[in-house]
Amino acid sequence: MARQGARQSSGRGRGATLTPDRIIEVALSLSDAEADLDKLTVRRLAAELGVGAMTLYSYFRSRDEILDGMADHVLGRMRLPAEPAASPAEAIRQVGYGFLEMMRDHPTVVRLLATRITDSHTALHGAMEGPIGRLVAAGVPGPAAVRCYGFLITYAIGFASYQVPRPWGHTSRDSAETEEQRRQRSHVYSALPIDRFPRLVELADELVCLPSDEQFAFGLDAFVATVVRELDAAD
Amino acid sequence: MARQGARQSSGRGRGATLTPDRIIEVALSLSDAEADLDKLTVRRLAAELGVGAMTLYSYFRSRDEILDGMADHVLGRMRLPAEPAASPAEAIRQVGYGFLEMMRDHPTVVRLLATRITDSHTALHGAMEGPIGRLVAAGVPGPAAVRCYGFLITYAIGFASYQVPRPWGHTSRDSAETEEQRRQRSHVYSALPIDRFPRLVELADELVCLPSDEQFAFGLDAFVATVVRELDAAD
DNA sequence: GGGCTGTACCGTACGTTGTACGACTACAGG
DNA sequence: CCTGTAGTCGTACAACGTACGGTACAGCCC
Repeated sequence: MARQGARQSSGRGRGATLTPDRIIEVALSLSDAEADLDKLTVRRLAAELGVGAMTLYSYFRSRDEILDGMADHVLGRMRLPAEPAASPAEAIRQVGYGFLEMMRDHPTVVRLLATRITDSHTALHGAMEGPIGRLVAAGVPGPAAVRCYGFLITYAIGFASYQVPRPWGHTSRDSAETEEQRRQRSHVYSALPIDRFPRLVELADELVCLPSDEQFAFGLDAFVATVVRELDAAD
Repeated sequence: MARQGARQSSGRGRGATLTPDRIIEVALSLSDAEADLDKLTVRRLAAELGVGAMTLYSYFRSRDEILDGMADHVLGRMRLPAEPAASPAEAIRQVGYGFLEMMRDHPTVVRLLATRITDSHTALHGAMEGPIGRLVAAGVPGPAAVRCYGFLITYAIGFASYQVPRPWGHTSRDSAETEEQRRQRSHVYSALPIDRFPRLVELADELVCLPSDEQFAFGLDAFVATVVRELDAAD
């Protein structure tokens, strides 16, 4: 059945050829741009591709299948540094930052990864075989590699998706924050009633930098330290 | 405008009195039962409450505001063990498992926590002041407490929401798994083509228990060990 | 040429969603 | 009786996912 093979630019002669891959790619760029998965409607996606809404249904059975395709696409393309890791510690860090980077590149699919299940070999290869293989190659024993893998993807997903309950509204994750904004945010905590919120008021300045890159490194480093120590102890 | 005060059982004499709190509670139980936030429609919620759909809009401005209310409700009611922690290590574990339990009790709101921002004092108090206070009370210095807090909520969210990309379909998080199902799941990995998936095939048995409670403990313990060691070193 | 078949595409329509608007009902105070 | 006022809802509309049946054209055969 093969849905359709290469259709080299025949068709109605509209813009670029329509293929499942192109649909997925446009869907990804559209939803990443909107930063909201719900705004990726079938009609809007079709319009972006220059076709009618129903046309997409000859490539995917449902909107849900398109979302699955997006998750597979992202997972399948996860990248790790070209040079292999010289030590378990370095390998763990490579994988951790690999996940984080993947989710930063595609903020909206984080929700998909957290919800969806995939059975595609592409995804399994890119986001499981790859990272676990990297860990094992660096000298982490198999069972430990699996546990590390579980921790790393879990932590990265949580970090990428979570925004600490904070009272100043959404922050754009990409743009750098001005010193002024930072001061304002800390001000929100320090303005809380001190009798009910003694710690938040006291620690307002610390709380400001909660979802930062150093925060991710803090958790990752703490994890790495223990794992490495236990691996060494086992020798 | 205070929306409305106590309205003690006056009204049209229908079932229990309608209050914002009752609406939120029913919404929570409904969406937790369905295990799918999208199925919590305004009409269905209203029907469950025995009122017309539009009635809810005199208590909340929009469906989104109801969702916010659900997140606030859950965050505000986060519970920690009654007895204070005897050591930093115990405090960190208390907070970590506190978050995990909260999300297990309300599986569907995990998505809300990951997405929404709250400015309610209730939520801020239950899910920030409380945990951070517990850490500080156990002897964790303020700045370290904030960093630990960030790690713990992040990790718990990731763990609760993530399901490893795995090819056997959804698993119900609540019901215990039979030995048979376990074997079948491992079989899926071992049936992969070994040339492209050498590690997954080899480690199929380990991969089976990836999203388990021991897995959460693994990450948490590794984190605790390093933090405690560094606190001790600082003395 | 004319006609057939298959592929790509889409117009229309249906049911469901969130929600704006204005109307209805019940009771309180005069 | 009339008149607020507060709580409730019927109806309507736009936007959604998608089933169904149709249209347009390429390549083939005669």
